[in-house]
Amino acid sequence: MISKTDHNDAIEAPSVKAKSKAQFQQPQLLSKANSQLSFHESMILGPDFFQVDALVLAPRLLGKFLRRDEVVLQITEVEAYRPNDTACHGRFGITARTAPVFGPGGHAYVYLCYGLHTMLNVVADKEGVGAAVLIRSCAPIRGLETIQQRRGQNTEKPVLLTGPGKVGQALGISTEWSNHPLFTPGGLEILDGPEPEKILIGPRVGIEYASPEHVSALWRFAVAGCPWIRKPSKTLFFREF
DNA sequence: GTACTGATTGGCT
DNA sequence: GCCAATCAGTACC
Repeated sequence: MISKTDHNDAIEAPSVKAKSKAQFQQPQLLSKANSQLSFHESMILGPDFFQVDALVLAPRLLGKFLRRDEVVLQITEVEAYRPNDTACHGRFGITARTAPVFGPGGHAYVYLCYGLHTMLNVVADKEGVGAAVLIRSCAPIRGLETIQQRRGQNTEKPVLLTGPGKVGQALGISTEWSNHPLFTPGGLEILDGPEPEKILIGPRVGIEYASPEHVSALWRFAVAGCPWIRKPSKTLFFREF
C-alpha cells in the first residue's frame, strides 16, 4: 500500500523512474540539486517495501528520502544488519532497547552510541526476524538552516552528513523516536526517490568485535560518485546491478 | 550491585 | 594518526 502524503504538492503519481538517473550534485551545487530532486513529488513507501531481507532492503533505500518536518535528506550510504549476525544488536535478543528491531519492518530503531550519538536504523523484514538497516550518510535536500542550527555549523560550511551520528543530529531525533513508524504521514517518513545509477559495496564499519565472516561481509552499500559517503572509500568497490 | 564497552565524532599533534 | 567525550546497555559477581 502506497499513500500520497505531501499536502502542499498533491500532484499525480510521479515518474520516479524517469528521474532515476538524476545526478547527485556536489556540495557547492546544493541549491541546484534542490530544484532537480523533486522529493515533494514522491510518495511515502508502504510497510511492504520494508518487510524484506535487510540485504535486499539496504540497497533499495539508497536514493530514498527521509523527511522530518522541513528537513529532507536523501539516503546515500547504508549498512545491513541481519538475524544471526554477530554484529547486529538483535544478537542480545529482545531487550528494552532492541525490541523495535524484532518488530515489523518499516519502523525506526534509534539508539545511543558512545553516549552521544543517536543512530537511525530502518527495521527490516517481518515481525520477529530481528533485522535492520543503519542509515550511515545522507545528502541534505531541504531545511539546510535547521540542519546547520542543529549541527552548530556556520552557514559558510557545506553540510556534510557523512556519518550516522550526523544524520541523527540533522534530523533532530532522540531514542524516543525508536519504534516510530516510517510509513505513516507526520513525524519521520521515508519517501520514494530515484534509484542511484551505480552502487558501491564494502564491509561494514566499526564492528571488529563480530565474528570474522560478519566483519568481512560486504553489507555496506553506498551511492557511487556521491560526495556524501563516509571515507575511506578505498574499502568500497563497484557492484553492477 | 559494579565494570566494561560501543554500528562515532571532532579536535589536536 | 591518536584520543577524549559520555552514558545506556549488557555481562558478570
